[in-house]
Amino acid sequence: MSKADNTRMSILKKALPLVYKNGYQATSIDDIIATTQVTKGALYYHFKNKDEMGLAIIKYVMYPSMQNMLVKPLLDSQSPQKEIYQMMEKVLMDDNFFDSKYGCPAVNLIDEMAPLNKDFANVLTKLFKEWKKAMVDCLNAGKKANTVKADLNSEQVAIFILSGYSGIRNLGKILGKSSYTEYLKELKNYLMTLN
Amino acid sequence: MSKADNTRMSILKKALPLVYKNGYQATSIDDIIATTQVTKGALYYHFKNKDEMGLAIIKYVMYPSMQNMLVKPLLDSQSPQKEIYQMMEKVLMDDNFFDSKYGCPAVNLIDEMAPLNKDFANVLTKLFKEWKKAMVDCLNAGKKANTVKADLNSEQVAIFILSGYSGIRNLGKILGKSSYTEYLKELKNYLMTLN
DNA sequence: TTAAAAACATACTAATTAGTATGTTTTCTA
DNA sequence: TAGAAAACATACTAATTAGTATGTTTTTAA
Repeated sequence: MSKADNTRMSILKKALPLVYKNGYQATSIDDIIATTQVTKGALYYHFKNKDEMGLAIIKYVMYPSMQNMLVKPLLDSQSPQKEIYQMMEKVLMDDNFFDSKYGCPAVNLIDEMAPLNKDFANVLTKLFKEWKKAMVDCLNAGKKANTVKADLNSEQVAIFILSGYSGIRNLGKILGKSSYTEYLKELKNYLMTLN
Repeated sequence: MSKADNTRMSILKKALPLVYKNGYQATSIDDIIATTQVTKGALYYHFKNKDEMGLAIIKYVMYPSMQNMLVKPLLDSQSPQKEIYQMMEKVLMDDNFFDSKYGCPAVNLIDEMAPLNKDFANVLTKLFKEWKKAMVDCLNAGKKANTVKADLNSEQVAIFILSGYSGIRNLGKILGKSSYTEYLKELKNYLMTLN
C-alpha cells in the first residue's frame, strides 16, 4: 500500500469512531483533521468533499468488517438457529468496538442519512441487503437440511430478525447493555419456534 | 388556553415535522421561525434555548400522541396477541403523520440524541418505559386470562417486540413500507407462539 | 383607563461550518 | 539526478449557526 493509500485509509479508520459517537453531520471536518492529524489540504486532496469521505468510510471500513462479523458466520450453514444466534450474540456482546450507548454505526447512518441523501441510502441499502441475503440463504439451507420448517417464509423471517437487531441497537442506547441480554434470550426462544 | 400558550403549542406542533424529517440538530432555529411564522424574539421568549424547545416537543406533543397510539390500546387487555398486533398494525400502516422514509420521531430522537444529551435520554427513556410497562401489563393480564403461556417472561417478550418496532422503523427507511408488511406477518407468527 | 408586565419584533454578534486558493514538500520516473 | 506530478500545508472565505440586546406592541389588572 502506497503512502498516499495509507493516509487515505488512516483518515477513514480514525474518522469512523467520531462519526459513530457523534453522528455524521455533527462530526465536522475540523474534528476529523484534529484527530487524524492530517491537514485540511491533505484531506481534501483525498476526498473531494465530506460526503465522499463519509461514503468511503462505509464502503472501505464498515463494509468489510460487516462481512466478517455478520455475513460470513451465516455461510455454509447447517443449523440456522445456531448460526444466527451465535452471530448475533457475538456482535452484540463480544465486540470491543461497539458500545451500547452508541449503538451500531450502520444502523445509526441509516437513521440519520438515508432520508437525507440518496448516495448514503444506496450504499447502506446494499450493505443490509447483503446481510439479509446471507440470512435468507442460511434459512433456506436449513430447510434442505430439515433443521427449520419447510414452510417458513425465509424473507419474512429475515426481515423480522434484522428488525430485532436494528431495534435493540436503538433501544440499547437508552436501556443499556442489559437489554441486549434480554433481547438475546427471547431471540433464542423465537428461533426455536422455527423448526 | 391563553394566546401565549397558543403560540407556544403552535411552535411545538409545527417544529415537530421539521425535526422528524431533518433530524433535531439539522433543524435550525431559523428553519423553525420560517415555518412557524414566529419571530426569533417570540421563540426565545417561550423557550430559553433550542434544547428546551426540543424537550418540550417530546413532552407536550410526542408524549400525548404516543400514549394514545401505543399505550391506550394495550390497557384492559384480554388477548395480548390481538391487542399488540392491532396496535402495531395501526401505527405502522394507518397513521398519516408517519412516513416510512422518515421512520418514527421517537426512535429517531433516541438514535440521534440519547448518546449526546442526558436530558433527551431521560425523557425518551421515560417515554419508552411507559410503553414497555403497558406491554408487560398487557402480557401479564393475558397470563391470568390464560391467553398466553403462564411461563413466559413478559419483560423479555416486551423488549423483543419493542426492538422489532424500533428496528422496522429503521429498516423501513431503506426498504420502504413494504418491509412493514413483511414484518407484521412475521410478528403475527411470533405472537402466536406465545400461547 | 392607565400603568405595569407579558408577549413579540428586529438587528445584531461571535463562533463554527464546509470548502478553496495558493502555496511547499515529497515521491516517482525517465 | 532532474523535473514533473503527486501529496500535503496554511491561510483564507462566505454561509450558517445559536443566541442576545434592545427595542415595540399587546394584554392584564387595579
